Formats: sequence, C-alpha cells, structure tokens
Amino acid sequence: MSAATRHDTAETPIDQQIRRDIAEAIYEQRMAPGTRLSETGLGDIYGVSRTVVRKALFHLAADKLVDIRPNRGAVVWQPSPAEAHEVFAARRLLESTLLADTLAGLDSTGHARLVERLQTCLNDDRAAHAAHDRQAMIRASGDFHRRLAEPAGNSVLLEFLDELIGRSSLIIALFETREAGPCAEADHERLLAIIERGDIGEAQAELAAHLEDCEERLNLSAAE
Amino acid sequence: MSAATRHDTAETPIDQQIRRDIAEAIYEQRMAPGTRLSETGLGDIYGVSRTVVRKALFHLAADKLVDIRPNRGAVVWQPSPAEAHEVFAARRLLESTLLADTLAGLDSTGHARLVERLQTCLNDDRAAHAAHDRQAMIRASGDFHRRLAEPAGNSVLLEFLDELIGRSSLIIALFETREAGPCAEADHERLLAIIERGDIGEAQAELAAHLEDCEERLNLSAAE
DNA sequence: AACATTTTAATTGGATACAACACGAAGGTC
DNA sequence: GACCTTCGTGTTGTATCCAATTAAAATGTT
Repeated sequence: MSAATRHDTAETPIDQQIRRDIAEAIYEQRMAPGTRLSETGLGDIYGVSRTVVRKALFHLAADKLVDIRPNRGAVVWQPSPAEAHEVFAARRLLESTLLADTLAGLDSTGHARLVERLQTCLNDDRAAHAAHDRQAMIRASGDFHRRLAEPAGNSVLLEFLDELIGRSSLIIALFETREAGPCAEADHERLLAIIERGDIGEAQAELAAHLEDCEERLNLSAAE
Repeated sequence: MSAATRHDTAETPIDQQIRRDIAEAIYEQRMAPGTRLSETGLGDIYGVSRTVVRKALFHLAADKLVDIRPNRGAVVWQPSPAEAHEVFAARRLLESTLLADTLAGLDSTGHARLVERLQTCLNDDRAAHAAHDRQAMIRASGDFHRRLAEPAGNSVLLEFLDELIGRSSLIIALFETREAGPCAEADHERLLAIIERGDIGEAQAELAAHLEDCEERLNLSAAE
C-alpha cells in the first residue's frame, strides 16, 4: 500500500497494482458483478493512460474476474449458478487430492510446521471476525486453503487453485446469504484437528464436506 | 461460434489468428523454446501494429506458452524438467478423475457416442501417422484426451486440461527423444477397449499409466 | 402516444510517436 | 591483452491520436 505513495519505481508495477486493487474491490463487494470498468475512468483515477489499464483488465480477464466484451467494455464477471457450481466442484476435486499429497509427503517436522502455519491462519481469521474486517476474513480463509495445498509441491496445480480461490471469492460475494460469512471458521478448526491427528482419509472427507457446505450456504437460485 | 455460419470473411479476430499460428508453430517445433518473439517483427509479418501483436503475446503468456520478461521481450517458454514433471503430474490427477466422472455419468447411448468419437480420433491419429503429419498427430492425440474429459461436464476443469495439453505439446517438442512420437497410438487403443468394456477403475489406471509412460519416454535430464 | 429512424455522445480498437531500458560494440585505461 | 566505461542501436513500455463501434438521445412518422 505504501508503494503507491512513494516514488513508483519498478518496485511494484503500476498495472499489477491496479489489478490487485480491482480484485480486492471485487472481493470486498465494493464492485458488484456487472459493474462497468471504464478504461478512461480507471486511467484518470490512477493517473495513467488507457494502455496500462487495458493491460490490467486483460490480466483480470485471464483470472476470470472480469469479462471483456468486444467493443462493449469490461465488466465485473457475473457467474451463473452453473458456473459457480463448477468452480466449487473443481475445488473439491483439486483440494482433496492436493491435501492427500501434502499429508502423504510430509515428515514430522514438516507436519509440525504445516500445523503451525494453519494455526496462524486461524488466528488471523478469528481476529478478522472480531474486527468485522471483511477483506481480512476473505484473505485469511483463502490463505488457509492455499496452505493446505502448498506443501504438495505442484506449482501448476497450486496456480489453478489460486485462480479458483479468487473466483470463489467473487462467487461468495455475489451469492452470499445474509447469515453466512465466506467460510465457516469452525470447519477450519475441525479440519485442523483432524490433520493434527494425521488421518488422511478423514481429512479429505472433512475438506470435501466443508466445501460442499460452503456451496450450499450460498443462494444459487437468485442470480439477480 | 456463429462465425463460420455468417459471412466468414475476416470474422476471425486477427490477434487470435496470430495466437493460434504461434501456438501451432510451437507445437510443430518450428519455433523452439527460447526463440525470441519480436513485436515489430511479428507486426510486419501480419501487417498489423505492435498493439495487436502484444495482445496475442499476452494471451500466449497466459496460456504459459511464451514467457514475457519485462523490458526484455517475449520468448517461447522453456520449461525446466521439474516444470515438465509437474505438468504431467497435474494431467494424471485431472484426467483420471475426469475420466471417472465421465464414465460414471453416461447412459448407454452417451457411452456409445463417446466410443464413436474416440474411434474417430484414433482414425485421425492413424492417418496422421501414415502421412507423417506431425501437427495432425499432435492434434489428434490431444483431441483424444480432451474427448475423454468433455462429457464430465465441468468446463472449468476442462479449460485447465486444455491448458495442460497445450503445455504438454510444448514439453514434448522440447524433450522429445528420437524414437517416440507425441503419444503412443497403441496406448490409446488399449484404453478405448477398456472403456468399451466399461471398467472405470481399470480405465483410470490405464490412463494414468499411459501418461506416466509419455513422461518417461521424454529425456527430462538434458534441457535445451 | 408508440414506434421507427436519425443523430449525437461516449467508449473501445488500433496505429503511431516518443521515452525508457537493455544489450552489444567501440574506445579508453591500467 | 584484460577489464571497465561509454556510446549507439534496437526493442520494449507508455501516452496520445484517430477510426470504428455502440448505446442512447432526439427527431420524425403513423
């Protein structure tokens, strides 16, 4: 954040800054799906030309967070219920397999380190809940899932998962029901307890159930 | 797409044309990994400005077929042996699960149609082998794998698979040993026979073994 | 008033111009 | 002769300009 106020050297490329800002605005629901993203408007805000804005928008389109319609501009992606379901189905598949790979490939010290990092995520999550900080909640919840897959050691699949987690944030922002936050904190705690015990099969089942639960808590009928 | 049905002149966007041309040139090994892709050079070839070339290059970078290094231009992606291994590991995971989903969700007519389409792919593959048409071989082999995953009905995962298949083509072009083509035709025939019998578990195992075999036939020690 | 048509404003797509950077070559120093 | 510096060429990054397309406002017709 402080990079923007400083002299914008090559520390943080401006287009990536824009990309990140827009992504976070989408996660935070400050930009609802369907919102138009004008090139000139964004260019004026950031004090850059349309060229760099276009680059950022193109990147966001590759991440499936915005939809660029030829000659008609870019809008925040508006997933259909079917697409939302597919994203969660993909996550169930990817994450449960990656979790098994992770747990199977760890020695005891690696296992301890994983548990420690997950604990950190949970603490951040709790703090975010206490502070009603929506963005921090989303970040902490996503980090938890990312950490589960990280030690599996396949960066290709990890990148796929990152994309899916980002899309999930958008989906949750769109289909969220009143009562439910992004991820049930208790689910993560329960999963961590199972992981600590080291039961791979049960951990997989719990993770899959957790993701199903996340999906079911959404209102996938009313697309608006 | 409705492009072909309408007045088909110039309906295909020029940047996608460039993207496709370069991708096929990579698959055909006419552009070896590490080859520089000059913006002005490509622009002159296609008679367009750098703007549209850049768009095509960005797209190719998102597909992980070219690497754009800031201020230093774009080159054909040069995967390390480790990355190559990760891509194949990801394919094993994705494809075997998608195959199970496909076979589990088909009724008898759907099953028959799938077998028929796979047979078509095999015929194309055989014809390509007979004609020593490298590009057609790659296309037929990729189509076979794509068709296996298609009926599973998850377009998100299917897009991931498409990306992986494209990257595999690049990897095969880079690490290919003299004796081996892109995919052993006999493997596909054997797999199809198992699918016709309808044994899901055995089909999964055969597919995974086939992909392992593909990877092992590469020379993942000597890069470049 | 409702519908169809024309006109107008705004936005995107693409080309060009200029600035910034990288790499290589020539020249200078020890 | 080896090494460092300086300069030149070519390429990329960004801004700006013009054309093409879209969407809507305004106008006219029934």
